[in-house]
Amino acid sequence: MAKISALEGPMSFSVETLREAGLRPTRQRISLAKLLFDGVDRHVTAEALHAEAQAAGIRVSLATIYNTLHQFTEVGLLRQVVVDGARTYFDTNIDDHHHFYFEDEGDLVDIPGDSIVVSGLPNVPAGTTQSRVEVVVRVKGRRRS
Amino acid sequence: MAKISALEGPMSFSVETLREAGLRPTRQRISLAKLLFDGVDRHVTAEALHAEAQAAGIRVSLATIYNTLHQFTEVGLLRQVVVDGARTYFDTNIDDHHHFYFEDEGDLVDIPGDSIVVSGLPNVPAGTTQSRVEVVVRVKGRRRS
DNA sequence: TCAATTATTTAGAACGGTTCTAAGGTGAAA
DNA sequence: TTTCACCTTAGAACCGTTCTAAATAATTGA
Repeated sequence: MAKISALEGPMSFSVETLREAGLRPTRQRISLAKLLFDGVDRHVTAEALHAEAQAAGIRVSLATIYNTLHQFTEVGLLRQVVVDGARTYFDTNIDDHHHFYFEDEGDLVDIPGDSIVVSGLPNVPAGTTQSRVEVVVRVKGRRRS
Repeated sequence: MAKISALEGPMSFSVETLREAGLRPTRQRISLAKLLFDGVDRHVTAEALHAEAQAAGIRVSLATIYNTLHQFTEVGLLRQVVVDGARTYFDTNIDDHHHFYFEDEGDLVDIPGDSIVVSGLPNVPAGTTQSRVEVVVRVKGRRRS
C-alpha cells in the first residue's frame, strides 16, 4: 500500500490516471501502463505487448493484456487502429493523426496530425454521426535504415 | 476497365476476362463473376458471397469462394478493404475511391472518387513506394431509410 | 486492523473467420 | 480421347481473440 509510489515512473502517467478512469491500479495495469506510456508514441499488438512484458519480467497473462488494452481504449487512453485483418493495433497517440502502414513489415507509423488535410468530405447519412476519419497511406517495400 | 460488365454482357465478361487473367473459366469462377460483376458496385465478404451463391443455386464450396476472391484480387478484378478486424471485405469497384463504414451495421459504402481530396501527403520513406491511400469515414448510428 | 465485498486476473477452453491438405474432378492441348 | 496441369472440395488445422469460472487482489467499513 505504501509502496505504490515506488512503482511510478518519471513519465506523465500516474496511478491517479487509472483511478480517475475508474480502473483499480493493479500491479498488472500499472506495469503495462508504464510500458505503454513511456513518453514515446507506440503501436502495439496484444501479442507484442505480452512478449515485451514477459521480457521485462512482468507476470501477466495474455487474457489480461487483451482486457487491459480494451479497457484503456474504452477510457480513451488508447486508440484502436485497423489496417490488417489479421491483428489489431493499439496506438498510444490519441490525438488526431494518420498512419503509414508498411505492408511488408506489418509496421504502423504515425504521420503528424497537421501534415495531411482531407477536404471534400461528404455529409454523413441522416441518423448517423461521423465518429472519425482515418487515412492510411499503404506502403510497399523495405525502408532503408 | 472497372465497368466492363456494365458495357458488355455478363457472359462475355466472365469468360474473356478470366482467360486474359490466366484463370481457367470454370463453372464456379464464371458463376461467381456473374454475381459479382453485374454492373453495380458491391462490397462482399466471403460468407456473404457464399450465402448468395447458395441462394442462387450455385454449388460452390466456401474454400472456392476464398480462393476465387483472392485470385480475382490478385489479377485486379477486386480490391480488398480492411475496416473491421473480424472480416475481410472485397470491393468490385477498383477505381480510386474511399469509403463510409457504418460501424453499427458492419456495412461499407463507396464515396465517389472525386469528392474527397487528400492533400499534404508526406513523401514515403526511402526504399519504399506508396501503394495506395485509403480514407475511411467511420460513422455511428443507424441510417434512416 | 481484518473481515466482507467487489473487482481483477488467470489458465485453458471455446470461438469464428480464414487457410491448408490431399484426394477427386475438370478444362484444354494434341 | 488421352493426358496432365489446373481446379474444387470437405474437413481439419490454424490463429488471434473472447469467454468461463475459479483463484486472487484491492477496497470498504466496522
